[in-house]
Amino acid sequence: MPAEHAILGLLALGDGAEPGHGYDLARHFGEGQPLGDVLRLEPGMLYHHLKKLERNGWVVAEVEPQPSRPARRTYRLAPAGRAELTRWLEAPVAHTREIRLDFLVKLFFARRLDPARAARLVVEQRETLGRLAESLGRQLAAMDGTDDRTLPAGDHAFAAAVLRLRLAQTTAALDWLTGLVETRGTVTGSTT
Amino acid sequence: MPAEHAILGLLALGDGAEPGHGYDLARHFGEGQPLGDVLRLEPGMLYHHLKKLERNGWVVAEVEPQPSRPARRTYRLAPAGRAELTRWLEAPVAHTREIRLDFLVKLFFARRLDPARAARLVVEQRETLGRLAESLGRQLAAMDGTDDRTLPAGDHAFAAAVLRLRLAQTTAALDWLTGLVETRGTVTGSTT
DNA sequence: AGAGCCATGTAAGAGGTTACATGATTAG
DNA sequence: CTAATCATGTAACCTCTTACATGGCTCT
Repeated sequence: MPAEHAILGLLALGDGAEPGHGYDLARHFGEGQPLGDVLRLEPGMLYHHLKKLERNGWVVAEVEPQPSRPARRTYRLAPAGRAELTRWLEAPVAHTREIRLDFLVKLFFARRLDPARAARLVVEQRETLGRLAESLGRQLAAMDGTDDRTLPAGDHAFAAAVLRLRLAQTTAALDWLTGLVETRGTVTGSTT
Repeated sequence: MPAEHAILGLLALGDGAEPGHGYDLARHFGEGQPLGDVLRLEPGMLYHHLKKLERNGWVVAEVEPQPSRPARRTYRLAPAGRAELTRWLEAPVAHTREIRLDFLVKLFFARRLDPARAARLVVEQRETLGRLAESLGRQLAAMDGTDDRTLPAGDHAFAAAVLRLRLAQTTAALDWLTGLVETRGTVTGSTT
């Protein structure tokens, strides 16, 4: 669930300085914001997540009553929340389809919180997707060998097309990850 | 919603010959089946969709009571259901992320129901994604021009990386679509 | 005797979308 | 005068997941 970790991430970024109440966090998830262009979050869901994070003990709320307005609930990262954020930031995603959302959010926060960790994340993500690509390649090769004895004619061609698509998407993600490392430290934050 | 259209598609394939009750359809959505490897559907959801398709007037059920077993509900495509299936099969998907699920399901059924339509679908899908790729390319070019006046330093690099990823995924899908047409008519069903 | 097939579902819960409710203040 | 900003949520409604209930039949 990238949404809740993104909220933890925003609180970790502000840390003391930034307010950290719902309405304020909501701005980051609107269109035009770098984060909002990757992960859109409507107010309803945002408040829902904040309540859940509080139940989990990952954040603590401080309530400031205001005249003529709903009381403002300012959230702060709890130690358990910080630990969870770190754990999440260090884990690469397992599937190619998670690159578009989960991985981009991880990258966004890793870059700002700890550029060295961002560089490590990119490397590990490359290794994970690399293993996936190899596996897909092996399945494709095995398929070309069997040459239709288990499956009816068209099914074989279709199954092979599915594998080729997955491999193509994974390879594209791998190339993009490589580009991330190469275009200076601006993105990953490190020049290794 | 690809699941419901996949059910319509299965009923269209069987048409008269095949049974067309829930338990029977469920087999196609299990692992190892060409369709099941793209779209997994648990029995609970399958029966739910069948009820909904019936409420929509897209399928009609015929109930055959059986001794010592729950009555078997055999479904048949209604004219409205067939029209809806055709409409859906002819529409390419708008986003790259829908290629992995929605488009593959469309391709699966288009190939079997009407190979000529499958060929048209692939061509139109290429055009749609091609326009998307151009748009992404333009956005990227425009970004390189601005060179950080609206966004803080790192945000610019991040936003550019997001666009590059989307472009890479879209280009990979385009290449795959081109491959589909070229590897004989086996996949698209037409040798134009 | 026990496993698995047939054939239908329900129940409970997580996660998400869209729209609305409140009500004072500030900006155009 | 109208619209947007601030600040919180609720309500209704989908979708999906996981697990279970039923109960006879067939295969090993």
